[in-house]
Amino acid sequence: MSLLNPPQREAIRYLDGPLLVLAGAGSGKTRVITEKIAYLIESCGFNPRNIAAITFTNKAAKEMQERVNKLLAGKPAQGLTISTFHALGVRILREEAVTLGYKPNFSILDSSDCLAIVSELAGSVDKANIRKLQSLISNWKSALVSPDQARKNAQDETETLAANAFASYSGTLQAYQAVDFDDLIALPVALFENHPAVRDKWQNRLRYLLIDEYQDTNASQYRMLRLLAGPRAAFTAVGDDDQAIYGWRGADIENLRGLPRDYPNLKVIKLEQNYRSTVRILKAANALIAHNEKLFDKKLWSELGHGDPITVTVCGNSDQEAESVVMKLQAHRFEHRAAFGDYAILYRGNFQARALEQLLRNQRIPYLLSGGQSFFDKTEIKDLTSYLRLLANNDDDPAFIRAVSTPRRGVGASTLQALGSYAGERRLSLFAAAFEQGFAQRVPARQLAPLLEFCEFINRLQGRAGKEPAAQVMPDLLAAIGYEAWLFEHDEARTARIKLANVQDFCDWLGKKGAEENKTLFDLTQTIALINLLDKKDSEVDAVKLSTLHAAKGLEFKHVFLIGIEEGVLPHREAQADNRIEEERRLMYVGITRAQRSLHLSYAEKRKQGRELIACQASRFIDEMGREDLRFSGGKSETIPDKAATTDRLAALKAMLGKASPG
DNA sequence: GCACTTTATGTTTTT
DNA sequence: CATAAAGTGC
Repeated sequence: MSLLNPPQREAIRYLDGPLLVLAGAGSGKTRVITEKIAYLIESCGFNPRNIAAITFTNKAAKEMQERVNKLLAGKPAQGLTISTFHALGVRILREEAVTLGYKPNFSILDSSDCLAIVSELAGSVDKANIRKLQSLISNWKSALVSPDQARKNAQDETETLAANAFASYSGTLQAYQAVDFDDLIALPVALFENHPAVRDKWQNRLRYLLIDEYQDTNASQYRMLRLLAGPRAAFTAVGDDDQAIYGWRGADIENLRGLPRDYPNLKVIKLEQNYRSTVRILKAANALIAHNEKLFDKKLWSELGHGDPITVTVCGNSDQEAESVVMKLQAHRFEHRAAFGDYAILYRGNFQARALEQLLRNQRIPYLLSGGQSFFDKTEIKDLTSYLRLLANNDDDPAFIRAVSTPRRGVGASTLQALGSYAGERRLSLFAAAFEQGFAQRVPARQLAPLLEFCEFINRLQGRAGKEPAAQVMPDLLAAIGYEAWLFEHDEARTARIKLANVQDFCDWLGKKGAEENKTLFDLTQTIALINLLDKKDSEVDAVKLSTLHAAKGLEFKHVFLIGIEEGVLPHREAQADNRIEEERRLMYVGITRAQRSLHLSYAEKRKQGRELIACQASRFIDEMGREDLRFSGGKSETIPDKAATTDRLAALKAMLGKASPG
């Protein structure tokens, strides 16, 4: 590993007050954070449990943890916090739940759970607008706007409707003893503001804070940071305004601008040397981002040589684009004797991965898909987690409804409706209401019996879930509900087997995690909502990485393919209207700067949109990169082989590669 | 009233 | 292509 350059060293050593590090892409941002953690522990005598590093994704947290472990070889940093904002929020809330009127076993709802609640509350609103309501509510929460304030400030009908839904939504969550993702930040903020003693306790516990990707903080996260940092303001924030790509989620670049205002003694250090990419790639990235209005002036430079020209491939349609990318990748890999793991294919939307996946599978090219549907979003896993959630928190009505009806056990819509209205009148959870005499009088015995049987089953299991390890309870739970048989009854044998394997993976994960971290089933239930992928060390697997541009931030790859560089896709159609083009441009910038050695762009002249083919144009971003370093190929001038011919060529190429490089 | 089958429908990005 | 509402047998 190379030596630290002067600004990097300064950023690591500076401890006299709040510090902002403006770190361009590939300038060693993560390295500054990890080395600073090591410096604090080894040279400054900090206790690891007094240091917290905060990231935005679990992946980034994990990678940072690994790098810190390597730096502190031999001496594991006991109690060091490296987590996402949300995971830190959960930790605070679990400890302080009672002060806020929650029980420690509160449930965490994911966005689809919340969507279902909003849609129930706003019954008459049509489907397309429900999502708008949800995102309005979420934006208010992350801006720390109360339902009352939202109602007062509502600009139009939709906002009034959403503000009203917001009020009842908050009440509903409280009744369920549940929180959503935004609450994981907003509730600790409220806690710290209303209970100075609790705030002081946490300020004293987390004595030095390091924040990664600072440009992506929203108002509530910034407030949480300020409350945690307190008057001592011992923190290092690292960010790059050119990589702010979470505006749609409430991230506000004003937080970057506001930092010098809120902390007059703020020290600012810029990292401008890029250690990642070739000059050509960097030049294109700089040319592109120059079209945005700049907040801070930064000039990235590199000493890594010119490198290959950037290629731009024009394809007839999106299927041909996928084929061309896979073919080019194979040829490139052969020519450069590179490994599969040196390649990443990046795209704007998850749907673009489909065609690629199929092709890669056909070609037996190993690949890893990151982002997209989370493991814990799969129906079979959500079925099981609903049982776990209900075990941990009897008030979790959505979990109750899902668990009681999967598998079917003679409790149907009308019974649940009766239960729901009774529970509403008596202000009880569904679970508690089921045991009441008053409810028994309202429904016929043949409806009540299966319901009570289910509730008693949950009661019996609950005793065990608190005491026995997950690995012991889960198999019994599965057997008792007959889940395996139910899967094979409902799905084709092939899908049922896949689902069953996922269920098995899930149980193994619970067992492993429970044993490793000595956690009860209850503890594990709460972390599930926040975890995206099963633990797999991506870097250790020799496979092509498929990722959305958002999920690729913070990563780097030797060779990068950026696909779908079209008007309507990147920049996205929905982003054309407002001033959101700049964010799309930053997204493109993030994509370009992931590449170390080579960069390959492509776009299709026609793309399927819904049912029909739509004509597409090259993205404006291609021209903005400056044409002199781009090399174009394909397009109308070139004859495009039909699918069968392409497949033959792929087969021939594959045979050739097979002979050339066994294994 | 319950469970299962068909039909419509809809896609940005993530914690 | 996968999920979600409406429709049909029991």
